[in-house]
Amino acid sequence: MSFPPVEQQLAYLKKGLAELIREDELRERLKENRPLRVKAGFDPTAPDLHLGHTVLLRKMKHFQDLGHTVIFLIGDMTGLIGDPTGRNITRPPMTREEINRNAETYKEQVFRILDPGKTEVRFNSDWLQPLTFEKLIELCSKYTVARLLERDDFTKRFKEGVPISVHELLYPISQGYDSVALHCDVELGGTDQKFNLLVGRAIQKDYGQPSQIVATVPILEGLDGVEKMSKSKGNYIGITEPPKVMFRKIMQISDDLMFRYYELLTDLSVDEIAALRSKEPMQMKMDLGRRIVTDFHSPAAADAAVEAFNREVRQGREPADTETVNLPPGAQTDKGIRIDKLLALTGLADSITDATRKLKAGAVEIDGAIHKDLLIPAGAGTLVIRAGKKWKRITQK
RNA sequence: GGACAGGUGGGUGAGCGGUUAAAGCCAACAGACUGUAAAUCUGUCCCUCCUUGCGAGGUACGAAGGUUCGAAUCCUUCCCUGUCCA
Repeated sequence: MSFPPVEQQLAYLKKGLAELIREDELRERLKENRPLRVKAGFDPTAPDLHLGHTVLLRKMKHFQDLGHTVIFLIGDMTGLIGDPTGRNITRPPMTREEINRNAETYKEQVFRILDPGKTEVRFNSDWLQPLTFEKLIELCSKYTVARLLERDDFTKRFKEGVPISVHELLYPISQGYDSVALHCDVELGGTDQKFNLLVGRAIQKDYGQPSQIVATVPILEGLDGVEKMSKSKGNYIGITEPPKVMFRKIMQISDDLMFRYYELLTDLSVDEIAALRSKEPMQMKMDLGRRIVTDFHSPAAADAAVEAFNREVRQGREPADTETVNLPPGAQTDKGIRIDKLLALTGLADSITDATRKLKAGAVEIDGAIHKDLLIPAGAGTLVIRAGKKWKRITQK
């Protein structure tokens, strides 16, 4: 098997990394001229991947591009014991079926970026489940409480009196053990994973293995540009979202954030991105949107998304794919059509009350004219209705 | 086991017998502005009904009872969470 020259590989791999521990070790490993085993772990509870995850996935892909083996590790066991984020929600135990289903969903999404042929999908229950108590004690003896408490959030919580459960301490240890079980050369993760990744180095050493190289990628900010991208914060772009939605969300981000996204979500070089700063921001943002939609869908889908955006957002015209529905019987009275009910029944408003509010706010347009009255006379033909950003065509009999 | 503290609308978080459908903030939704945004400004932000009115009614402050003309606010029991001491 042949690989590109070591320095060339290094340069490719280093791009966009937040941190690499340690570079000289990676160089040595690459010189061995064999496929390196590169691990990244994922929680089994969140099968909906968003662009934040793809920063890491893209880096995994880079290793694959060079011929290395990527291990997509599903932390079904560590996921069960919960992640140490300070929440107190008791997680209902996941069944094997649920985990498998999530795993399938993962594969579906992940292989939009990764090469299935160069990816090992593994579950850490494979080796954590059969671990006897005796073995667990042995494992735990290899790390000290003091070192575990070095971790930032543990330190903080300890000082502030926020509880830390014992199993949370187990989390980094078991993650480190995963590296032992898989004989990892490299482990990838977000910068927030740095501590856990480093524990792996120590534990491997204790088991007589060479310590893995740790590479972290930056955490991607969400659409708000402040908090990290996460589904629960609602500031995310899911990689399975329709092209139109993806594109529109990209157009929503601030100009500053746009360059960050260019950096972390495209293969443009740092210099190329710097050159974009002098160009017209809106155009650059549209280009970014086009790139991202192309990555997860297709160039044709990207074109369509751009077109739809121009039409719907910039010109405020009706979408080309407006849904047509029949007039719901509940909206009809002997005096005419009740607009508030119509909006609620067709999903243009959350409730009748909400529909009334939208009417009063002047957010409702019927056949091209702002409409504030409650009733319109019944007639024949099709009504084109807009409530805020939503459109519907209503067919009357 | 003991001692405290606390559970309020999507999230925070005030209210601690009555102009309280419940302040403020955030999010969200509309509207204005704009180069898409951001920022800013304005309005809205439980549900239903209609005669669309600063309208009427119904739900709502962990749960269930109770006291009161009246309770998120007081009492009782229960459930849950956290801290401290053992």
